[in-house]
Amino acid sequence: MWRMARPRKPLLSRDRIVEAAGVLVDEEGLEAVSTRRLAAALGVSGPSLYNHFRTKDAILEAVADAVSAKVDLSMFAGVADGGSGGGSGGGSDGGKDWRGALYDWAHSYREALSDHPNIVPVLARGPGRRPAGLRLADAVFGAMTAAGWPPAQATRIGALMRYFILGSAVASFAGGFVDDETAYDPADYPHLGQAHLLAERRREVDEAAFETGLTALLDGLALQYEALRAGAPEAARPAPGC
Amino acid sequence: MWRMARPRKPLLSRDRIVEAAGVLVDEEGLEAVSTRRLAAALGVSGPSLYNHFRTKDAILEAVADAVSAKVDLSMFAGVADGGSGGGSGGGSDGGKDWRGALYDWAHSYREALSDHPNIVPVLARGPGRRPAGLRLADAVFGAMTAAGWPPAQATRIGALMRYFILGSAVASFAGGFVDDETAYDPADYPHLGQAHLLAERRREVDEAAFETGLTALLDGLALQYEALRAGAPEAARPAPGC
DNA sequence: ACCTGAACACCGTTCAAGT
DNA sequence: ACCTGAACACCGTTCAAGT
Repeated sequence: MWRMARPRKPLLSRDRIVEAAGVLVDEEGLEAVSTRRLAAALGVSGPSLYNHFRTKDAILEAVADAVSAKVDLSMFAGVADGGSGGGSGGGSDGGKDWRGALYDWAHSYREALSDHPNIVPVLARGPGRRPAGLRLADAVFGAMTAAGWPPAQATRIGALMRYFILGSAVASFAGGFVDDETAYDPADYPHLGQAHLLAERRREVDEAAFETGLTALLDGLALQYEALRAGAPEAARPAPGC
Repeated sequence: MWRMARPRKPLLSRDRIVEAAGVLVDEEGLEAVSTRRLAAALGVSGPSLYNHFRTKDAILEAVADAVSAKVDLSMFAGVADGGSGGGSGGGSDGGKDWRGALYDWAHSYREALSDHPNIVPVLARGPGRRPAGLRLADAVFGAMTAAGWPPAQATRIGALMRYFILGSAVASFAGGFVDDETAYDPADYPHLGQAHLLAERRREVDEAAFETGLTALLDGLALQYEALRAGAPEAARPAPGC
């Protein structure tokens, strides 16, 4: 026979599988990824994948980590103790400011996610053991503590930035409405008369909301940082628990 | 035969199905909901469900809407033009302040979601045509415009609050790490030495981060509101697009 | 080591058949 | 109108068999 059970050189590799899975996720969504469909795209039969990954979910985790790896973390290098106000150039003692780094990082993060929105639900499950996800968490925490935030606060900043950025990617506001003028009866929803228009301006609306929210978040954190510096640590720690 | 194809009184109703589906989602997660499993819990066969819902997804949407319906919206009644600072009592002209309403609403929203975390991915898809989801969006937008926010800004506030609240429910920070001391090698992740401890303090850590983030967000928005009131609308509209 | 087809225990959904 | 069992076209995963 022509078909061999095992060719001289492997047909598959982890990289080829992740690559093909990523394309499938981007083009047709998470639900479209079945082991049979993915294997077919790679020219092999379904069970072959299990020679390279333990489960289908491990493949999706790898796709998610590849997206995390695209997030720029270089802005955290050199963040040091210093002011949070002023420009994005540097702090008072030469270190880069935490606020500018957080701003740039948030944009890079959001851009990576909006290039691959369908994988975001997998990313949202947390870094777990995914290397790129962990590097990201490590970089944020390291930079915030270097900037003078107490460890407990640095953890919270990493968490709340994650909520906002992943939330903006997974819970699109504008895309959540339907593009149907008759869908939102003014008698039921007096203020939703224009809501059907949101669907077609999705990108624009969500980008503006992200920018407004990010600015508010950083402004608010800067206020807490100032209070911290002014020697009123309680004011900067409104929450219970360590 | 004893078994009839159709009993005198219907065995099923939309409400009974939604109720049972909600229990299944809460106890075993979204993936555990199959039409056969759900039907078995209700004492009927799988296809029976299709007499009451068009698809399985429509059932999950109904479960999600039931959770949305639990979010308190009463704090938006009576929000009017006025200051955003001060106490949570009222604005300068007798209307309740938008900031206090947003704060209370965010907590009520988060509480509803944390009671039913497994359904959040369905909620995150947006209100679509779900009545309770739409009432929620309507109430926020109506209250923010009543408080004096320009419509475009009111839309953004609804969106960014949604990002943050749904993000905190779907993208738990602490729960994203594994409870395994050996998982995070200090050589790879110099600042993640205590990360494995997050898993067991999940609730505490996520609650503190939510509180810190919400306060920062509202502080930042208050700054924008003040700038708006001071007659510098550009300062309050840092984002492009209407 | 790495791929195959067959098989197992599932899915969501349709549909003719019953009352 | 509302429930049933049978059927269709799928799933993820295991496994013995091939080279």
